[in-house]
Amino acid sequence: MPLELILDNISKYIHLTDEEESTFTGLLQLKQLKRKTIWLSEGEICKYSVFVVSGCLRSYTVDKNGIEHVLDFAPPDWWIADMYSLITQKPGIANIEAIEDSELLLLSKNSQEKLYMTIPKFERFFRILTEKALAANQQRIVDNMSLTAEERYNIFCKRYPTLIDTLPHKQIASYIGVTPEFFSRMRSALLRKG
Amino acid sequence: MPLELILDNISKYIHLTDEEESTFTGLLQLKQLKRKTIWLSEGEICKYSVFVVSGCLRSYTVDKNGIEHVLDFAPPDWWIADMYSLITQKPGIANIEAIEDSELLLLSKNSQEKLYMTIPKFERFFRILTEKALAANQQRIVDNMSLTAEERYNIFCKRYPTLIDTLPHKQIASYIGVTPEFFSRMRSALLRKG
DNA sequence: CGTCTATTTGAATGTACTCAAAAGCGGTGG
DNA sequence: CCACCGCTTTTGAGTACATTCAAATAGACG
Repeated sequence: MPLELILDNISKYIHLTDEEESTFTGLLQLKQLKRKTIWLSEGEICKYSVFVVSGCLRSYTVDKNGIEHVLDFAPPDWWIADMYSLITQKPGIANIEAIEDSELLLLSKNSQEKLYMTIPKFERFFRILTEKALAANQQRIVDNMSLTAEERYNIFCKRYPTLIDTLPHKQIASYIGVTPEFFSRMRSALLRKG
Repeated sequence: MPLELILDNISKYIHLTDEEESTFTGLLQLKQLKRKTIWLSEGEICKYSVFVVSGCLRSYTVDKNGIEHVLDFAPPDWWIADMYSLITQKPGIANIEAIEDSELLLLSKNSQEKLYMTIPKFERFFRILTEKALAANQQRIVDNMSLTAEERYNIFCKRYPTLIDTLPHKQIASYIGVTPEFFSRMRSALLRKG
């Protein structure tokens, strides 16, 4: 069932033969993570691409005032990593944490390189993931400069429809870039309208 | 002289033989751009990596209220492109414009692919450029969420030391994400201090 | 049940924006 | 060479969006 999910995810972008599928799945490691476990800390080198089977992870940074800023959430069927650190193999700026008990499939940097050698189609797959990350980042920069908190909240809801009800409001506030207090007021204003 | 500049730029990351250098330079096109000329418009497909020899370009988006947001400046010795569109060859969201009379060296997407075939070292070079773009975007998201306009201005000054005096304030304001009016007040407050 | 964290509410404040108008500055044509 | 035009920059006054700090309330979990 975990393997089914990841193979489905990949088949959206490339087609694999049965043999290629088993080569791929042979490189994966299954990993359980308890809620609140830190998977990657700021300053560490990111060694894995992580695919979320169940649960949910988040990546975030901590600013000089100790305030956390959520970069990304990863509900089931999403990939997560500190892309910069993963690509460069240099220390990264992000922390990654399980916000629920989670089940992950790990693909190490080494295995990923092997995959490129044996099944070049995977170059395409991971290139597409990188492109999507880059495009999302670009868009977010523009959104943060041109939209109100309310509009950014709407974008959040479209991007993570499954998370709206399960996630602590605090985390959503941190993602869209406002304080929990302001987020609370904003929501009650929205409810009064529609 | 233009070729010297771009070869120096590349030699920071990879070493080329004389023969490789001439293969590379043979793929470049020289291009003059008059001030205020649009080089790439939103919705177009980005077909070139652009290296700035002299002058200066900027990339920006226009939001739904018609307000421009500067994504990046490219003074001499910098590369510029709509990275997302260049990589995917899909329509992009950025505009790129010459803000001074400029002299460019163009490397078409096709030539870039050829380069990868004949001189694989260039894979490394352009991978590093992409990584830097990704890292810069990630950092900017965090900066926009956690820093004041004044702190973002300081970062701008470090990133583009040569542009502080030559660029219209308007453009700097747009890059750091404030109105020209607020930027003006901010600067006069800074002068009063030190 | 008690404790710890998340959420809400209130009041005061701050940061940045809008709109309007004046002043400065640079290029162009007469 | 200067006058004018258009664009940038500054200044002022009023306002909006979002924050801070404090305190009360509500939920979740052992």
